[in-house]
Amino acid sequence: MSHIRVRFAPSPTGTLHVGGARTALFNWLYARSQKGVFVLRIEDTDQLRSTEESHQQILRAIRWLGLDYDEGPGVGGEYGPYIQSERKELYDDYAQQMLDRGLAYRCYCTPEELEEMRVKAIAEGRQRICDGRCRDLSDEERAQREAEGRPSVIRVRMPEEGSIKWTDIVHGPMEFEYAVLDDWVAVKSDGFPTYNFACVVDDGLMEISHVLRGDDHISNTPRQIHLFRAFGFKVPRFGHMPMILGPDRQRLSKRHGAASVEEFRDAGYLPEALVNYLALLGWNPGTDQEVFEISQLIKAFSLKRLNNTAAVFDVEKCRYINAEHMKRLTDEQRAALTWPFLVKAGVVEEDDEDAREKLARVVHIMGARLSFLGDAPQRLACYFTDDFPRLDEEEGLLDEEAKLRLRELARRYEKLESLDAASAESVMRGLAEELGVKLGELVHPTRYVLTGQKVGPSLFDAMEVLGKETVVRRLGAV
RNA sequence: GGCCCCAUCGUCUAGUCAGGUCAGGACACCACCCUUUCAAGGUGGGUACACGGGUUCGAAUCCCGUUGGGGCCGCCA
Repeated sequence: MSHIRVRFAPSPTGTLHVGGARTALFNWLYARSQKGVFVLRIEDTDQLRSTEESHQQILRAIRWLGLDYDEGPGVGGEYGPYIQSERKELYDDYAQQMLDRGLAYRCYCTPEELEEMRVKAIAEGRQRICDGRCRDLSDEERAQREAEGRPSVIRVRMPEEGSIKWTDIVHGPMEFEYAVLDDWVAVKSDGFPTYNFACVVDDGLMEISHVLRGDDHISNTPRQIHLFRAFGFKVPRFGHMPMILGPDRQRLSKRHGAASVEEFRDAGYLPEALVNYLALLGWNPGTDQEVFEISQLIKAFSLKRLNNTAAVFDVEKCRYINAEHMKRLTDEQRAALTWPFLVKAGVVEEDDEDAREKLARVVHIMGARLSFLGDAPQRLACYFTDDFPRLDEEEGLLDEEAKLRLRELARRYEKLESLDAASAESVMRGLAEELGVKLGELVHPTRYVLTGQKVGPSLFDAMEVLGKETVVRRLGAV
């Protein structure tokens, strides 16, 4: 084990979005590639918005992606607990320490006072909103406010001069003037720590060596570094990764369609494909390789190759990567993964063993055409039920002449001892020759009648899977 | 508004740190080949260094500015 310790620290206030998933992934890849430790920590200090449901959903999504964690909820570890709401005494201790050492102070300002300060600061073009008016209250003044029962927060006393610097793993040298950093709230009036405070206490105590997170945290970093130092913690290395955007170059959200990991799962993406695609957003291996097994990703991963440009999530490319991963599956795997989608769509019954066996054959003849599990119900229904979608309104394929031919074809197939791909083809070729038409004249109307589609596997393979009875019935009914 | 980040094909990106091969790859797109269709596969094609200055024999690459996009400015994280 190296001394590398990284963490993913989601807040259970919603589903795991692809941006968060990518952050988790890069932390995980770094840990795995460096033989380090990947910690999962739940940041539920927002009493109002955190929910157990969302907590579980995030865990589920992480598990689905295959990002196993070494320490965290459910698996334990030496640095627990890993849920912030269970670490309150720790924060209380550090808050008291700050108070005792004069690093922080109780502030009794009301929201109205704060709003006034904000307006004033903006009008004067100052960065610091809080003017620090509660910084040096005397014991009497403080006692009086307490006696009045006024709620208070604990604010961190920030220096007014100088600056905080760090070398960001993805952005290089960074510097913030203290003049733009005001006294910020570390403990809320409900007694719970704020993100910036809890985060430092936890990262410090958990001995996190590298903090890899989104770009949107850059401006939190100087405040956090200030505290790491004040507490005597080793300051971790920071790496701020670029955002993931929607096609309109706005932060990716539900507005852009699927944005949460579980939506991708339900839509029919393979977890390894989503992981692969996400890895390519903000990172590249420096070679032309784009399709990766997870193990290859771990091998190729390097923080040095993270880039710093926001990336637009491209659904087309994601689907391409998904198709590439589908190709690498065996027929058995494809069938097993497809089955639940067919069940859910009502195409087959859960306990229909015949259908299950048939699916193996269907999947086999589909081959690489089945590049997305989400397409399965619509495209495979014709093999399991007569009530299948006929999306292509290509009735033009079925003029009276064509129907006559198909009915003749049905008669000939009916006479067959059994129908397999070879006999299906020779019969059709024979009829085409007799009629003096091209094979395609028969193939296309037949495929449409049999499958409701203009595209699909080799028609003769499809007929073999469909079986003589079904083929004859559907062709005879035109 | 203040502070901060970013800028190569429509999209993801290589190339930028140590200036010098027709700016490379992939997705998407188009054409052709293969083929009973489609997908896959193969071949080929078009499309980019945001703009303006500067440094230099030479700039996508270094510097400055402009423009554009994004982030943060919460008792959210």
